[in-house]
Amino acid sequence: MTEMTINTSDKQQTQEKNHETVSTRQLSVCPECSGRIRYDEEHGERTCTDCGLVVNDAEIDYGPEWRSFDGEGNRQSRVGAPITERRHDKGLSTTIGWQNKDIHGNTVSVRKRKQLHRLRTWNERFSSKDSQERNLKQAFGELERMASALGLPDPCRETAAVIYRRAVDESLLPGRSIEAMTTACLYAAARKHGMPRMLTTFEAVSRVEKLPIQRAYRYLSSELGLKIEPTDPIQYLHQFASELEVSDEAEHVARDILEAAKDEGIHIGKTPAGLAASALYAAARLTNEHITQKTVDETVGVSEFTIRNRYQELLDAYDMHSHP
DNA sequence: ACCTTATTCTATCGGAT
DNA sequence: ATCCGGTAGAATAAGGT
Repeated sequence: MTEMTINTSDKQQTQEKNHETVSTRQLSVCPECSGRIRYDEEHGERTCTDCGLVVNDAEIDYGPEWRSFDGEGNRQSRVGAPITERRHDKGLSTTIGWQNKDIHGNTVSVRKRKQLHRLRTWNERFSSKDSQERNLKQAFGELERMASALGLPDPCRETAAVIYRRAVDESLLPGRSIEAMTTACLYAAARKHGMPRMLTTFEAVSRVEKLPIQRAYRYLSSELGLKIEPTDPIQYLHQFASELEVSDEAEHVARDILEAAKDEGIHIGKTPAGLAASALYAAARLTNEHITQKTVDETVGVSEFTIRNRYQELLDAYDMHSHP
């Protein structure tokens, strides 16, 4: 919510700045048919309500990518179209305006038809390029937002962006929501960097449900051939330990427990997060810190059922391993 | 895409600390 | 009174056809 408001205000500021320098941008009446010009927030375009003339496409280039995520307002990350791309678009939009003005002697209906035809051609040229760019900007904005919320570092974000770009290049997007795909990319990137977050955690910061995220991830994984190892429960350990506020000692014991479990092979087929949470519960018990199963359930989202069913056999494996 | 199997979850209860 | 452990049935994930 906050970011949305920041975003729009940034956009407006940029818009105002452009009004001062480029005269065609402040047109409120269509130069061709005198219809009203409407600003389309969603598409970032100024269009005539009567004839559909796109007065200014270049606006979109100042869109969602101008965001500051660190709260300081001075570290806006610029991801997306290179500058040359932007200039190119600007030039095009101006060209349309002048050409339309140059056509004079024709009757209105013929002129309009010609104009519409031309606009359609332009639009096609734009949309094939610009809609992709818009997608990327939207997507990267979302990536940043979610990564910040989850505390995922820059390299991880970049990996996510790279994966997303690949997905776009391979035309994996059509028919899928951008949000689901971006979330899936970040999920994959987080796992690849050995700092996984549970799917439910992603669901909490994403605007889509778990199922589409998961579907998108599956799709990505198979189509792009991302070779991502199954998550090692130990990777959840530190994350959970700090959320549960257990001692470093307990965390260390939990690590040993999980190592033992892996040697015994009792971890296969079990949810990594469940194992990590159970190991921490068991370790806390061994180090005489009491955390209840209910607490674990509430803080890391692994049910009491799973804790109960795992922790006992984890302890068995641990004992067996340390005293043979 | 559908079906099968193993795992986890929700809800619930009795017993223990 | 709260925590633990067990149970049944629903939901979900992953693998195979």
